[in-house]
Amino acid sequence: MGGHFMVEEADSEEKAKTPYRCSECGAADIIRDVTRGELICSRCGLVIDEHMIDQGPEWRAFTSEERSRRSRVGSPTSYTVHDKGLSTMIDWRNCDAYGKKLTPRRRAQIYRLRKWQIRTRVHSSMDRNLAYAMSELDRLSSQLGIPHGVKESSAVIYRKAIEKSLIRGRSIEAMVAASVYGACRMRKVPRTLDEIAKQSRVGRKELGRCYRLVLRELDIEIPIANPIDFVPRFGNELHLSGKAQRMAAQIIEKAKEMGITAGKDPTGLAAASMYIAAIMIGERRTQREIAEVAHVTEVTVRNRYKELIKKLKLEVEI
DNA sequence: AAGACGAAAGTGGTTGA
DNA sequence: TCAACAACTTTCGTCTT
Repeated sequence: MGGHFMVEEADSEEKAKTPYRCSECGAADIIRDVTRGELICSRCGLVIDEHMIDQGPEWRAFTSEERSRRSRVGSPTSYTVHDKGLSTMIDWRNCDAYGKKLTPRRRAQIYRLRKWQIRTRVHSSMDRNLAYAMSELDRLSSQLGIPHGVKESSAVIYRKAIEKSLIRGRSIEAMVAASVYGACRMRKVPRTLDEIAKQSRVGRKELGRCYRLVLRELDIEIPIANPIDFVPRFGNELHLSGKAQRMAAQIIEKAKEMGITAGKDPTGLAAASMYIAAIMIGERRTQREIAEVAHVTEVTVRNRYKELIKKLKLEVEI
C-alpha cells in the first residue's frame, strides 16, 4: 500500500502550473526546482527551462535593462561619483537671476525642484552605505547561488531597513545577510542561517539577531519555514528521483496534518522524511549521507524518522 | 567494515515568573 | 533578569548487515 499514493494528483497539479511538456519524452511530469531556477522533467531528467537561474558572478555583465533595474535598488559602485551632476544648488530665495520676483507658477516649479534636490541629497548620504551593501549582496548571493528574484527581494528589504535606520550601530554585512535570509524565506527558497553565516563574516548569532530585528521592524509577511521547501534541494544533492522527492513531501504533509512538526527543526524533518521516502522507493541512502546534505546529525535524522514512522504508522522494512 | 542504534552529557534558544 | 525546559548536537560503546 501507499507505495505510489497521490502521484497522479501531483502530476495534474504540476500540469496546471506549467504549460510545459517534456520535449524528450512528452511527459507533463515537470518538477519546478526553485532553488536552481530550473524546470525538470522527472521522468527523463531533461532540464526544460533554466532561464530562472542566477548565473552568479557573470550577471555583473549588465545589460542596459539590468542596469536600470539595479539602479532602482542600489547606487553606482564607485564612491567617487556620488555628487556628480547634482552639484547645482537651487537658491532659496524666490527670485530669478535678475532679482525679480517669480511668478506663482514658476515658484511652484522651483519648490518642486528644491524638494527633489533635498531628496536626492538624502539619497546620496545613503549611497555610500548602499554601494557597499550592494556589492556585499552581489558577493553573498553568487556564493550562495540564489536566483535573481530573491536577490532583488533582499535588496528591497535592505532598503527598507535603511529607511527605518536599522543599520545604525550594526554592521552592514550582518544586515545584508539578514536581508538575504529574509528574502530566501519569503520566496520559499530556503537557506539555513548557518549556510548564510558561513559565507559572510557574520556569526550565526549576530545574523539571527539582525534577522529578528528586520522581521519585527519592517512588517514583512514571511511564511513559516516549511520543511517541504528543503526537499528539492536536498533531493538533488542526493540524486533522488522526483518520485522519491514527492513521497518525502507527502510524508511531511501528513506529519503536518498530525501536528507533530511544531518546534522541530525543519531541515531535520525534511531529512528524516527523505530517508524514509528513499527507502520506500528503493533508493536507499545512508543516514550519514542525508545528515550531511541537510546539515543535521545522524542522531537527529534517526530520532525524527523513528518518530515519523511511529506516529504516522508507516510500515517500512528497513 | 560500514552502517545503524541509543544512552548520556553538553549547547544555544525560548519561555514564564 | 534568571532558571527551567525542549530540541538538537557530540561522543561513544554496542549491535546488525
